[in-house]
Amino acid sequence: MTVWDRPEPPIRPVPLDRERIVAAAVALADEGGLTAVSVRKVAARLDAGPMRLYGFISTKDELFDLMVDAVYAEILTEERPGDWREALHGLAHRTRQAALRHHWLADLLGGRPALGPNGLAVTEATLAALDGLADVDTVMRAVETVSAYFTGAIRREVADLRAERDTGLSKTEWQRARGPHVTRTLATGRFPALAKAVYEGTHVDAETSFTTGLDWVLDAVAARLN
Amino acid sequence: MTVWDRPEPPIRPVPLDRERIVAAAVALADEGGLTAVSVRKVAARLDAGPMRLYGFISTKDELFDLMVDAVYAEILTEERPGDWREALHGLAHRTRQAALRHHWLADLLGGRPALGPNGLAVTEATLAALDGLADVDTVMRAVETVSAYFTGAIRREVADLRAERDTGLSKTEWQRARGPHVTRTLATGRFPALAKAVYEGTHVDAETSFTTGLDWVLDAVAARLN
DNA sequence: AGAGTGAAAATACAGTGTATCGATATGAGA
DNA sequence: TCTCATATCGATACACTGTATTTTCACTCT
Repeated sequence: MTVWDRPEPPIRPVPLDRERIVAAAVALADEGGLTAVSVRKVAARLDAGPMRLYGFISTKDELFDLMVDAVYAEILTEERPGDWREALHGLAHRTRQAALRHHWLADLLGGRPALGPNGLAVTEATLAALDGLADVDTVMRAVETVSAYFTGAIRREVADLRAERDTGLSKTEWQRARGPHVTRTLATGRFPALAKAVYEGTHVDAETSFTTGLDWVLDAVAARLN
Repeated sequence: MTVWDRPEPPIRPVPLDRERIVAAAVALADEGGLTAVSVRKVAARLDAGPMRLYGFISTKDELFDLMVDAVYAEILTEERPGDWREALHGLAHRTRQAALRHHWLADLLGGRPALGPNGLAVTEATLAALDGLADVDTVMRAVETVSAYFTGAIRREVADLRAERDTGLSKTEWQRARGPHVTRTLATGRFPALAKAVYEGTHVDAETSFTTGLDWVLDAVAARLN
């Protein structure tokens, strides 16, 4: 009974779980954006047939949900914040950093309720940091308001980054970054206030812009908590 | 030479322009969401071949840009606001109303820089309302911050509306609206702060929630302008 | 009347999400 | 150890997508 007589054992299909699937999907999205994530491509990366994935998810949107929740794991932090302000500040900045690592997150942020374990854990941690500082409703409103701010801000920032990237390697200057179109439009004189803002405004980098707005909002929250 | 001898005059193709195209696209999106907008379906609605549209747009994303700008026309207003606060308040609420009329707007808001004529006009009007109340940079920051807030808030509101709609006709109660999943998760006791918020919080309708957060942010802006 | 030109239509291609169904490997029971 | 039931995987299929390319054709100008 030589080796050649015995048949090779059948190639068992690659074992799969949601974690591996989501990791593959995230990798694809990081490389080529959300549009690069297709069921076929994710499956191919795992040496599996496309339909295999539908044992773990029942729709592509669910895959996106899993991806978002995976990123919430990055946003989650062990160390407990010193106070509520630090908690909200940290949450905002960690979310922003996550979005800068995973641009596609900007497309998904706020698009669906984050009900995954990590998403809920983040919400829990945030609410816990504000617990007792005001009645539940006020706390709720505070978290919602801050979250709304930074999702909106992150979305715009990533949108601008993409626009810059797409219009070639145009640097941070607004005027030429947006290509000739804005410049020409402004030259018409129909948008004086906008022109003034563009030409007289000093360019601030995205991070300070983000932080400035965030601090304003946090001040507003502070006024209601105390 | 009877009528039958003479050939029918050739059917001239339907005249087209961007306005008609965008109107058709908006109608489709209003009925079935953004995914219902396909080049073929838009064209079909105009009795034209799909490729016809590519004379007016060069990519589907551009069609979306046009759609967004069309909605900005709804957001634009003739009457000049009494003061800056009214201007920002009005902008936020008109944008929200537009998004409630066109849910798909939430998917697009903030996704790309709004460089269309109406988008620019809205920005212009907003900046004009704040002009002179502070240095250009502060004004810029104010508009950005408020815009970030309401885009984020609108996105979440529409996301919640959809989630409610999709989980059947479950009413406004959080707990059962989110289906058994959240209820079960909360029952585990791992999310005490969240549970407290859900069970002890009084349900506020979306509009007051929106307005409350907005007022906070506007207060924050006021503190920097004066 | 014929040639040239522009636009519209048809065709084509490579991809998409997902339903369905036949093959097959695995574990249970005899 | 053999057989059968069951669950799982892969292949196939379908309807549809955005867009490039090719073909057709009505009209204008010489």
